[in-house]
Amino acid sequence: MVVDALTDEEVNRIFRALADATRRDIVRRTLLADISVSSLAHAYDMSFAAVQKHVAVLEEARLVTKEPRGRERMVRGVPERLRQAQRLLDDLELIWRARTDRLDALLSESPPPEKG
Amino acid sequence: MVVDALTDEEVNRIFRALADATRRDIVRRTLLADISVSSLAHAYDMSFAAVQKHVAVLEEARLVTKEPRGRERMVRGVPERLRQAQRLLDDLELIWRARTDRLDALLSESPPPEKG
DNA sequence: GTAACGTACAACTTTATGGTTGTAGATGCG
DNA sequence: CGCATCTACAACCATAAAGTTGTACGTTAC
Repeated sequence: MVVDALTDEEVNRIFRALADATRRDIVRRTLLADISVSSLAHAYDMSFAAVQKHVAVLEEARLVTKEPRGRERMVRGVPERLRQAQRLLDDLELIWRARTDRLDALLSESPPPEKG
Repeated sequence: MVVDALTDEEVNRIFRALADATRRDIVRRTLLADISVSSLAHAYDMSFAAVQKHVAVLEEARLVTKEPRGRERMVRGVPERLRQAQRLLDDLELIWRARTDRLDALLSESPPPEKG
């Protein structure tokens, strides 16, 4: 059952967000534990604003969420979104498998049971 | 056993390549069957050169390969590369699972067997 | 209250992306 | 051969991405 079909634009954002090593690292850290934007920023050799932007990209892709906690914003990874991304790759692989299955059928013992 | 660890740059290219609807469609088609660049180009409302560029991006990400066949270049999807991408997402999900497992352990019957 | 901290946001620069057109080189066909 | 097809590649344009600095504002701590 399809819970929520992703639009092309959403898929674009998800993969685009994952196409950067810093952002992938942020996803890793925020899956491990909630962490504030400033704590994240300390981990990388770039400005606070740059890290802030990376978090924003991840947030637009819904790969992380931000939750206010005092003066900080705690960032949290969203595993559901990762699973959605996996499904997209699964779907592609299924296409491949269908092709090989078709080929296997052709090469197997019996000729096609019906023909034109 | 790790067959071939991907560099950050390779991972970037893979996800970047997948972050475009046209390119994802090209991957689908080339997983289904080998198809020439010009045949691909007919399928989209853009110039041949544009499609050529998309194929080049996918080729640099090693998501497809090109094989000369007469005057055509047959494009073929590379399912192994998709599986590598899946593994990357799997690894991230594992991090999440480790976190929940830790939490489950804390919340389960017995208190931690050792403490500070 | 004031100072320090954490964040938000705007402006700007540089580089990459996604598209175009145009030209030229191979290959296949009549 | 001569022509159409398929591809490669360069040049160009518009827009987006990734980084910077600077400013402003809410929250916490003293």
